[in-house]
Amino acid sequence: MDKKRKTQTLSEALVTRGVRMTRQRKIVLDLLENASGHLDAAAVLEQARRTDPGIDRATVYRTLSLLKRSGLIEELDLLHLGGKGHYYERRETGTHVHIGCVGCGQIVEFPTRLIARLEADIQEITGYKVESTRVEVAGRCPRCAQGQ
Amino acid sequence: MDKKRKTQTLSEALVTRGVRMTRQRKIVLDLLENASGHLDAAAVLEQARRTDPGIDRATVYRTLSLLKRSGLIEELDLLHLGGKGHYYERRETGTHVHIGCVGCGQIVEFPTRLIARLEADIQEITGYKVESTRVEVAGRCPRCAQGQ
DNA sequence: CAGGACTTGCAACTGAGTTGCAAGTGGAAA
DNA sequence: TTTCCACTTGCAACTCAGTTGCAAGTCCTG
Repeated sequence: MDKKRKTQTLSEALVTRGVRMTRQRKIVLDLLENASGHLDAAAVLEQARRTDPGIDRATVYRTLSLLKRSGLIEELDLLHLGGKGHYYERRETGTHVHIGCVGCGQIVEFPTRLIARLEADIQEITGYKVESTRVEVAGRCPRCAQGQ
Repeated sequence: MDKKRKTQTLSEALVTRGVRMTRQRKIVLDLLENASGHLDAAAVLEQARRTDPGIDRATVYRTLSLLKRSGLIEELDLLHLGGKGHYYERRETGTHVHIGCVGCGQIVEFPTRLIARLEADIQEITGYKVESTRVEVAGRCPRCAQGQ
């Protein structure tokens, strides 16, 4: 339908919603846009400070919370394999699951159509209007499974 | 194969593993066994204190942590719809997903074979040995979806 | 380009969960 | 049955992610 929305940046998406674009927000949005891997709030803060050393913890948390409330990013805890904080990634519901290795802590993504199917099943059978789905799998990667 | 294991209580399972069974642990295990719905640590503490008012927060947390490490219970955050704590339930991996309504906060369970299939797919394609899977869905229940 | 609503940085706070330690206890061994 | 000690408990202090109130600063609409 709307092809634009898919390639819209986070900044664009927020401005469209009438959100004021500040220097600090731009920094956080840009780095989330280009992030490789899953960042927690501390990592976002650290990277943001490389661009603007004055940026505050509270601002980062407020920006993440704004994005979450706007449905633009997803909050994960990745089964607490790496501590008690949360991780963030651009929302792309129904497309992939996260697998964490309990041995080495590495996180990999696994794309699958089963999530979309699950969401359709839920909608059809329960009448719930699904907004987002989070799938987190704990296991042992081939290397860590080796040594039993 | 082993029919016994299915009907084993949490206490039995722990004793089998050589864990010392104290009065306090028994109380927590019994109430988790008979819990209806999903309990967070505070609720477990409160209910445990009805039996033994002297029981401490730390003991409850240590018992939950022991059960988690033993793979007997699952830790969920139910998408933080009800605060920042965690919820616990007996582990029954691959059988059902949790759906939380963003409107009224109610949590329902949805049994599905798709989880088992997903786990099989992951094992086959990635070589990961799956230990547990957590699926949490956010949506709107029919009633809350009504008023848009 | 002026004004006001919104945002920031700061610092103090919150609340879930953890930890060090002295006193208490389960249960194996005698 | 009694002994004994490694394990467990209660307590209190602590940690750490995340939040909040407020005064100063800033975006952007008119």
